[in-house]
Amino acid sequence: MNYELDDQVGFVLRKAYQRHLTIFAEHIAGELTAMQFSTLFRLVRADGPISQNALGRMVAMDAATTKGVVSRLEARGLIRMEQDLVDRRRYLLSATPEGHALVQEVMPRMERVSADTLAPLNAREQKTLLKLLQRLC
Amino acid sequence: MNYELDDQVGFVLRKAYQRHLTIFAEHIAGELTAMQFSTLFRLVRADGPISQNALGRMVAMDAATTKGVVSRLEARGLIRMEQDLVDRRRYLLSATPEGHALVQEVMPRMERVSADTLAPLNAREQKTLLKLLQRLC
DNA sequence: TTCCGATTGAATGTATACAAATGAATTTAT
DNA sequence: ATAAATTCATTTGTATACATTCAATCGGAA
Repeated sequence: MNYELDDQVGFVLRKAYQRHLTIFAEHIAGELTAMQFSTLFRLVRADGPISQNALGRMVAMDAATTKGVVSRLEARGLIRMEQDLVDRRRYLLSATPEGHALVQEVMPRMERVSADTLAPLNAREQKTLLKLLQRLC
Repeated sequence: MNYELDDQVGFVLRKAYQRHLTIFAEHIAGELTAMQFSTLFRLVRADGPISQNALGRMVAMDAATTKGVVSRLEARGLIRMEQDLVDRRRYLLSATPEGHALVQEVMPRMERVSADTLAPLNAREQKTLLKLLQRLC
């Protein structure tokens, strides 16, 4: 059986994502983790407040993981939670002015992160990779 | 600024890997995690015993993570650790007969995992994706 | 209107993942 | 031969990630 670990999608996907996270950390330093950025970004871009679970789904996180990320963002004053008056199980989440400001400040560097991750490929290859990856989800 | 989360490599890489892990879990059930398989597989394929850190590097895990994975595999009797007589900092790791047997048993299903992950793409696209991903690492 | 199924958020337990610090052992450069 | 640098394994602390379980609540069917 000629099963080579380095030729398996899963193994290479993990290594590629790992490298991406390293590049992310280099650019964003200690301000935000990748998941914290994605979560905060979704909230900033949203037009209205969103429930915790709904936000998690928008970033592809399960409820338990979402809880942790949201708590840390809230503890840092980047997002605000308030009880939903209609459905009392829910919290309505929204980005604070500080949250908006941080996303604004970090935005330009985020494009560099994506560019650096894709740097080994030329423009056409980058587009191809993105399209193929999107079809895997 | 037209920054779309769903068009960023990092975000899509994560979702693709996430889906892969789901497929993995469906096929391999509670026997091994993806990282445990990779680690054990490397050990089974190796011709001689390997130090803990060296094994970690072969699977792209840092030392702290490796420690956890190795401990769990050892606790289950799938790998064996013995002091290196030459270099007394090291442990020499090797797969036990049980470890070899488990890899043997799981192997056929691993090919299905990779195939299922890549299922949305045709044969040529699969090759392309793999090549592009490998160049990102 | 009452009651049952589905949803929401929370909590717990296990498994990566990595940074940073530590102590012991080994290698290198002088 | 010895000081400096490196390597190895470990530990601690923080952050995902997901399965499972639970209580509260909602919404629709009877």
